[in-house]
Order: sequence, then structure tokens, then C-alpha cells
Amino acid sequence: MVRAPYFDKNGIKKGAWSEEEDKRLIAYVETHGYPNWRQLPKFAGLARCGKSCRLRWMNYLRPNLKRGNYTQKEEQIIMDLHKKHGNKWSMIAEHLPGRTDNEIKNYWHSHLKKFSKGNQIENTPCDEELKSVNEAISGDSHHILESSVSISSETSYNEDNSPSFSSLNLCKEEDSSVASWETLDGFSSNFWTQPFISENALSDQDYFPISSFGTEPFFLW
DNA sequence: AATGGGTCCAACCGCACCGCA
DNA sequence: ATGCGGTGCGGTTGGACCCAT
Repeated sequence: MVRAPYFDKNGIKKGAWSEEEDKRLIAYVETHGYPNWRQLPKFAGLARCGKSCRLRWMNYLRPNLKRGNYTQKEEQIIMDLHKKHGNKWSMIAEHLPGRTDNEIKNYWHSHLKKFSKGNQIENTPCDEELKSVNEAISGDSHHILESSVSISSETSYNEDNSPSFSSLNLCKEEDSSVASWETLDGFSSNFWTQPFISENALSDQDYFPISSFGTEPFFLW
């Protein structure tokens, strides 16, 4: 279901994330937060670009993500908001705690698009509940929004297969350890695709000593 | 059992936006 | 005013899985 891992010409790993990479990313973000996605992979020991790390974290690894089937209520919210705002997936995602824009976008294209031709999905037994939700959306959307962003709340969705985390402070920019970011040599432009590794072209094997991955200090800086 | 088309979703890519110097 | 770095968003794609034949 995912793309096979490979290295591009710059030595950046692309494709599916391994469990070890996930662990590294989680461990780093738990400790340092993510004050700078561009440089994060270097410090986390990941042969990924910053953009890939951000995407992986936001769409898959961050806590309290809700995975699995959508409820009828969620479907209705998506339909209503899409009707109002179009393909503003991030905006829609704000109203669905635990859902990501990417996930909603996928769900729309695979499940809901067919209903979008002027009709909403059929009425359901929870219509009254939906009505109140819709009112909340069209009226005081702030209420829902606030709940959606409180990712450090006690709400747990871990009945699904998402990674489970202990409480996690996502905003640690004040963390003193982050000061090390500033001491780095400058990076050249083209942030998202710029390899964090040096140009003196190590082989792929050097980047990912798979046999020792996770058991030894990883990278060579 | 083989296979071919459809579905689904994680991940990639390009671009727009924002803040700052 | 402008250029640049960092970030976020939306569209697209790759490929595993599912299912009908």
C-alpha cells in the first residue's frame, strides 16, 4: 500500500517509513519538539527531507490521531464543510478532531465524492445530533475548533492501530536543547529536497546500516 | 489458482503564503 | 519593496490489497 523505500540522487530516502524511522522521529519530537523541520532530520538521524518528516508526523505519528472508520457524523461534517468551502481540506480537518487533511481528502475522493452531486448523504438516526453539529459549524465554529486542536488533551483514540504515546508536549520551542539549532552551519537553499547529509556522497549502505539500525549511534556527524 | 481491473491510502511534488532581514 | 527561508496546503501518484471473473 505504500511506496517502496528508495534513495534519490541526493541520498535522501523516499517512500515508506520503517518502524525504526518512526521511532527516531517520535523520540526526537518528544524530546525537542519541531522548531525547524528542515534541520530536524539531521538531528534525529534520519535520511529524510524535512518535508517528509513533517508529513509523516502530521499525518501518521502525532498523538491522538483518529484512524479507522468515519462516523456518519463525521461524514456529514465533511460533506457540509466541503459544500461550503470546497477543497479546503485543512479547514475541514480543523472541525474533525484526530483527522488529518490528507486523510479527509482521501476519504472524500474514495467515499464521499459520489454523494457530492447536489445531494448529501441520506438522513441517519443521528440527524438531531448532526443538526446541532451543523449549527455549531455555521455559527460558533470556534467551539469545535478549539476542541480539535487540543491534541494534548486526555482524549484517546488508541482503540485503533495508531501509534500510542504518552502525554506529549508538542510545543517545546523554549526547550533549551533547541538552541543547538542555531549553531549549525548554514544549509543551502531548496529546503524540502535538500539532503541533510553532506555532499561527499556516502553510499546508501552508509546512510542506513540496517543491520545495526537502532542499536548503535546512527549517523556520522 | 491465476489474473486483471478497481479501490484505497501513504507519500511525493509543486506551489502559495508568511515572516523576516 | 524585495528576496529568501520556512511552512502548509492541495493535487497527484505508486503500489498493496480486494474482488470478480
